[in-house]
Amino acid sequence: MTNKEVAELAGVSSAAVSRFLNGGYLSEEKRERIAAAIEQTGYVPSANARILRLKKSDTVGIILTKSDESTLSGVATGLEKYLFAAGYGASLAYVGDDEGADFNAMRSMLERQIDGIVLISSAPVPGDLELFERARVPVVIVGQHARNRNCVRFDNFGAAYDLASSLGCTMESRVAYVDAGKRYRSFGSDRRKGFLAGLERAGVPSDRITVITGGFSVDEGYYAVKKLFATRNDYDFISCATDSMAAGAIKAIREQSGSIRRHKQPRVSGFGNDPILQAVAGPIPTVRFDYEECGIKAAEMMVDLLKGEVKSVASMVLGYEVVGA
Amino acid sequence: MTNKEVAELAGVSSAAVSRFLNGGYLSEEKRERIAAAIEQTGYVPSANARILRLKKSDTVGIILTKSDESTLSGVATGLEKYLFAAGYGASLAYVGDDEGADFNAMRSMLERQIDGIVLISSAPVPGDLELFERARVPVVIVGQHARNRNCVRFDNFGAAYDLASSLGCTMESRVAYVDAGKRYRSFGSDRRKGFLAGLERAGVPSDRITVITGGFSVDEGYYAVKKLFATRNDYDFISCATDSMAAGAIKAIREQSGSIRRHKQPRVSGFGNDPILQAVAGPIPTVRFDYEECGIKAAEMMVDLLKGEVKSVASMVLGYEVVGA
DNA sequence: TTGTAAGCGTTATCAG
DNA sequence: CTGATAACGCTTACAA
Repeated sequence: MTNKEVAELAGVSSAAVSRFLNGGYLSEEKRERIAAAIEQTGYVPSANARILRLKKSDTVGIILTKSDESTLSGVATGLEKYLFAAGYGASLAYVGDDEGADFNAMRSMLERQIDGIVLISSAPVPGDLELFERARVPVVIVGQHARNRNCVRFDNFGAAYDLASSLGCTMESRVAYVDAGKRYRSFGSDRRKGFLAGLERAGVPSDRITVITGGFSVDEGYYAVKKLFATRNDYDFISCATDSMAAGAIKAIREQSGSIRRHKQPRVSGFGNDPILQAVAGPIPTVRFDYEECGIKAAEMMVDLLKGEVKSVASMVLGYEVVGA
Repeated sequence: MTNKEVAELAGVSSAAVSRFLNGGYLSEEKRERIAAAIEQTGYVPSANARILRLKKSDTVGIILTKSDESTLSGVATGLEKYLFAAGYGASLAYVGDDEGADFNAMRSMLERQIDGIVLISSAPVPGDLELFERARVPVVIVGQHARNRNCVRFDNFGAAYDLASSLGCTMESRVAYVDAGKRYRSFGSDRRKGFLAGLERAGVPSDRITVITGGFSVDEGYYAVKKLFATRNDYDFISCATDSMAAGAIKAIREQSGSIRRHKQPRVSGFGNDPILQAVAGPIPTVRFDYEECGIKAAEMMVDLLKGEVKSVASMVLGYEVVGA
């Protein structure tokens, strides 16, 4: 079903149909005839033809790199909401961690003429973005810092610092930090550094601090803490880089308490304010980020870029809330 | 950057460039010249022009309706994996529960000429799908039963039945079931009916069974159980329609045990095998579904439909695993 | 207010 | 093997 066929049925020109759809000059009479014809035929205009003609799609591509689920859906929700309200569409691609999957996704978005692209939580391989540069397509990066690029992210360092400061550690405390690993900039090094800085501020001597590395999943947190206990088990605090890891830590602690009598239960803290963890284990200290707001800010930045209202590169850092401490 | 410009640079016709891209007859010499020109210019072909010409996009649209996060990402992962391997692309839209959002998403997919559409977990409004019928675009529904439509979903009834049967309830047990509500077919009535049937089989008399309704979130589960306790608090089992609700139930029970001395802690069960819940509260009885497999099956069904190898409507029901009971 | 026609970037046909 | 060309469905000068 095309423009032309509808036009024929309504006894008008295809230009009239186009005008009907896009709000141009049109007599009331033709307007009605066209509406009827569209209704009757179930005509759906071809976005591809329109995009081809206009050389823009009014759509922004969103690449979601596998990470914490709730993060993604929150950010995506905020992004879509704002974009839609601003008259843009969104096209998502969910990429796992297969080699090259994100590159493929980015490329296919470019082929479809998206007007801008938002990369969520992916640590972009340097060469990848060249694609967009050449095509003059604005890029916004969410959740990661990137030099000379537009990005919006959370203050992971600051949040971890505040969290550590507010745990109530003293000079006598023995503290373990379960790191998410080097692969993840924001979950990983930012939080670890902030946490250690916060401990220092709280006066915990460094020889009473143990850092151990896991991944960001429940199981990885569990095994990391198991390993931790193999050496000693008199920690006052076990702080984890994510709530999932904290859940794993809690499991490890429970098993530990079962087998050996212990004096102190270590206090566990996480990062992310997972509702299930908070309900079952809580309140435990953790950090809440407003993911939806993050999506909104990213969308705002993108829309400004698209409208050409901004030239300079912006790097926005969003706040946080320490809860349960 | 277009076909033609690349052709010019390489000193060939635009047809040759097209052949280069799609693997047609081409001398080795020109092949090299074209490759060089593409490399040099950073040319990216226009998918819109191709789709316009070919009248098909080799892409399937995936509508994700807001629900449990882990469900969505699992299904989406399976779907994309299979589709990609079969030579199709995927285009996702994440729709919240705003009025009409899903309709908009579906329509915009149609406008972009997707070849098929997969609806996840949405209870489609009857009229919505008419759009696709008229356009002769195959539809696969995931997570819901739909008459005369292709769908793949889990055996929620059977899973709830088995779960109830294996909890170890007796004629003397007092059991509460926290329902997710009528709005959700699969989470809601299917699980409730299965669970009640399972209890009957286990010999629990119906006057010892209480059904109460919440939503599917942690908070809703929490409030539902709070309300439950307002009347009586001597339940042996509190079974919830989702793991999130189970987390809320656990919180409610914890608060309850704090304020009033009780003889028996009710056993809580959930649905979904959430890793955090399982680590922190577990093992508690729950049901594991293989979401990724579900995505794969749906993709398989879609690809068969697309290839025209299947005419009849298929309704696939996937299995489950009861864990922790 | 309306219609005609050109052109967006591809690919397929067809003649060389 | 190769190149010219028409057509895909739409929007928008431009002319009426």
